[in-house]
Amino acid sequence: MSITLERNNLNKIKTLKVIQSEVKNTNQIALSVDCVIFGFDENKLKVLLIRSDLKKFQSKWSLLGDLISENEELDASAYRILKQRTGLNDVYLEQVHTFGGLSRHPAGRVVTVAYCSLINIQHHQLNIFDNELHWHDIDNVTDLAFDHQQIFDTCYKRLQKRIQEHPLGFNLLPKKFSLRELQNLYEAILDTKMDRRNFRKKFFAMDFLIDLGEIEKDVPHRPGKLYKFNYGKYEKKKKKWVGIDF
Amino acid sequence: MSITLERNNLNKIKTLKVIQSEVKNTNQIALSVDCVIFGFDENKLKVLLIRSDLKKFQSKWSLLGDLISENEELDASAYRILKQRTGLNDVYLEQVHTFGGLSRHPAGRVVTVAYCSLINIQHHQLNIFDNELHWHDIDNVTDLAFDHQQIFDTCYKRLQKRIQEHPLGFNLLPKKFSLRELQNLYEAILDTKMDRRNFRKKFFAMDFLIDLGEIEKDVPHRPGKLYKFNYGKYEKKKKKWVGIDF
DNA sequence: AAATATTGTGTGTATTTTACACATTAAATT
DNA sequence: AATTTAATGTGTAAAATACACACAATATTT
Repeated sequence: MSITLERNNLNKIKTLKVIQSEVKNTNQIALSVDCVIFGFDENKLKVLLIRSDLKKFQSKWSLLGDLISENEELDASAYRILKQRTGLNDVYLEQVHTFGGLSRHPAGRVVTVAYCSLINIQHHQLNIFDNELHWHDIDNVTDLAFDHQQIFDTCYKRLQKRIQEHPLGFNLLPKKFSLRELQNLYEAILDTKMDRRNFRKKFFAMDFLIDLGEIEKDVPHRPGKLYKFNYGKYEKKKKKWVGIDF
Repeated sequence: MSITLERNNLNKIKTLKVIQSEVKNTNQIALSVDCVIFGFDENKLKVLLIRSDLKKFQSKWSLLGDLISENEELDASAYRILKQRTGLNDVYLEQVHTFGGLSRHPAGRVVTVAYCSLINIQHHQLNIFDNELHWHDIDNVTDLAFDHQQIFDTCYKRLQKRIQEHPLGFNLLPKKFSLRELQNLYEAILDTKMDRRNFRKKFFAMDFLIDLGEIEKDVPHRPGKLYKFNYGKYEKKKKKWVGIDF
């Protein structure tokens, strides 16, 4: 739930308590989506947050979200938020978890479906119509409004897990990227350092990177080669699974 | 959504379409939980299903579920179903995915939160008050009612993934089990054959199995040793993560 | 006592992971 | 133009892990 909900739908929500008693026998519940939108810039993992304007959460930041409307698919609702806020259409989006704590929203019961989204922070236009929408460094994300800290933590952990097993990360990079950029991305997301030679060996061994025959521009040192990810080849050859390991 | 919903709440649901128009401005939606309850018996992975009594789904099987009530946590709702149907309290339960297809339920829009549950099929009492509740072999599960086939498939895939990375499987076995039983479980869930010696080596190397100093009874061959899983040790030593691999 | 069926164990090979150092290149500086 | 700087690009040896595979031991059944 986010400012969007708060602004666009606050009146509706405020009437929930009244209406809930009327519809109690139908067990109907307000449903929202909240999007944890990740970006990558200046070698840091970022998340897009908006300032809450609920008094209760004054000065706190919250995720982007909105109520799901009656005739809207869940994924469609998340895409709608993304489009509204970033102007982007084809973005990576994954449903992560549904949060239904009874008092997670002060205006009444709202169950929210959390989505994790990855966007290319360069290639988008933020619709900052209220000047309250900002990219935050991951490590500064604390004490969000509502239960959004929990939602954020869940989505961030999911991202850490999935980026190791699936080629998600490329959604955060420019279409053409250097291996250094790729490694910086992994190091930022996993919050770790990796050996450069072994990292390269790993990715070259996978054989999903296409050498574009181009090199970086405007770097103050020897420029690296540029690559793009070969999704077609990946889809054909991807691993079935690994083995027992815990 | 299941027979429970159908029977206990069908009348409520049938009024949804009317009421939805009244509460449209609140965007309220009916919410349910559906549980994919797995068991393991006779070396086969089983799932607990109930026969649908909706005319539309005559003779089809469906998952166990019910509407979430207004003041009920999501997990609590799933636990309620499990308790009702299996009599079991402390069971493995994991939220998997939320399904919100607009026409997934014939009576109106119902968004459902799917849970995956693992129970020890020996240690429970089925509340088969309607004789329509049965354990089905996994490989016979086709053409379920509603969108339950999709929900089942999603939960089964999730189980296959998670059993390789976490010690879930023991929830399906008796407290004391032989390595053969454990291997049979893995082979059933992953639908594969494994080398017996390497399987043993793997688990002994993890060092999470406690040798109980007992042996199997009533087997028509040399009895194997019995073990239990050392959850305490696992919690302390479990892997942080693995590495990039896709 | 023999036959049967399953448990329990070890070793060599292939593969994967890890640790680690030096030559190369382009830009910036002198 | 020569030097410095800062990053790219590459290879190899050791260690750890995964895999393939065969035979002796034990309890039950006949």
